[in-house]
Amino acid sequence: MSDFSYPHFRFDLLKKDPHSQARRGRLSTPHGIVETPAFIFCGTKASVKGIYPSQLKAAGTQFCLANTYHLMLQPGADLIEQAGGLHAFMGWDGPLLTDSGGFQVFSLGYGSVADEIKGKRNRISSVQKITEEGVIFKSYLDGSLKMMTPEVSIEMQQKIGADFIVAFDECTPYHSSRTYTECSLERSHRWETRSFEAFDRHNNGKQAFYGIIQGGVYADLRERSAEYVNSMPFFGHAIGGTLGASKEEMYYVVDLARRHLTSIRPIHLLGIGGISDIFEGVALGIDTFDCVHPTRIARHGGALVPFALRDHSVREHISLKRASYAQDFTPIDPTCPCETCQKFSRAYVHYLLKTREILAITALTLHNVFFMNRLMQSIREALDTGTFQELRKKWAL
RNA sequence: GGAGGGGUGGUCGAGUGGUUAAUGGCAGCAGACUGUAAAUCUGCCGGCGAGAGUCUACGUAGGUUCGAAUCCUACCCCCUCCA
Repeated sequence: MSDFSYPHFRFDLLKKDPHSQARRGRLSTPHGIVETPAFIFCGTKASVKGIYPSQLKAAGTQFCLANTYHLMLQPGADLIEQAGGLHAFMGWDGPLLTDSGGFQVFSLGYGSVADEIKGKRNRISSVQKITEEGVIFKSYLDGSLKMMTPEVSIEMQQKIGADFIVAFDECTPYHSSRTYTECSLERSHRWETRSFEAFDRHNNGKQAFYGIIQGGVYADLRERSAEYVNSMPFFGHAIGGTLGASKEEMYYVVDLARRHLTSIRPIHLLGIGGISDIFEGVALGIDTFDCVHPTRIARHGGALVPFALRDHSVREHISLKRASYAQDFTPIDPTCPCETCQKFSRAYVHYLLKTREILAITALTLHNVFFMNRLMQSIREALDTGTFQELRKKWAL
């Protein structure tokens, strides 16, 4: 396996920031180039909610992601294969990644994962059983029992046909004991090995494989996991699992995980996308990020804005549902080239939100996509020109 | 002129003798959202008070009652139908 190669993929490191681990890179795929650091937009169910692929592209988006868990349940991997693959099915011809579904199987199961890593909603456990073979879980659509294994996840991801696919792993909750985390980590490694073997059996050369580093908040386990993934012929690595309970802990864990990973492969940080988190992540050497946050807060009435336009000491967005915007006829961000900022006032977007016009969702999603892409663009330019630290300070709280 | 229906907190609208400062929705305020079961969820929402509490409240004015937004009387508005 050590001589495994990805002839249609490349990752080139172009420049390194002398004052941090930040790096400027370029990811080449069969569906185009991704300049890194980059943000990957979540189109979990084969759609970035609320906007067209053409709008995504026009907003400067390089890369999107979908989720194996959702797609295998509906419409099914076979149907996507029949459609000619995910790119054709969803009308996005740029680079795509599918997540393995591991996170969903566990986060939708252990309410605690969802509670601790993500929101605080109580969910009914859907995980029925975890065995060496895989996970038996209950479909959220019809309650039927499903078996998710490394082989199933990879088979689905090969049928779905994204450029990048991800190994099936177990995502442990924050409060997992060290003993459980270690046990889970070893099992995840065995699952990742099986994932890779399944991938290798039907590899058509058009997909590149990401391995996930686990280990929770435990330094030695992160190191052990890094040694494992480094030893496997993965194209890139994704940092997964719990990242702690606070921002400080998250940066600590990311640093822990990152420092032991080989520097020649692209590193993805799963599920992180706050503005300050991106600056910290880039500084720690992360190449790509994905997160539902920009598009989700858009649907909840939030517009990401530059530091100077914030109306709240810590919040990275403004809430246009507030009545205080009812008569604000200025754009969300006068420097933003998106159609929302060019044509619509805050007052109009506020009105669209209050009347629950669906255009509000499109308008804010489009803006936030532009915002994230412009942010990443500015980070890349800063890395190119050696001014990353200055830019980082400009955005610091 | 006759018959009927109705006036409830910012608003719409429940309640029809006592756990009622008064269900709900909306608006308002605050918070959350980070590998998307999320165009979602949570809290507050008459005044004063940190709080126990207290004051003012269901068109207006009286009355019945231990007790009324709820029953009675008069009056003032609004709506529908008939002439």
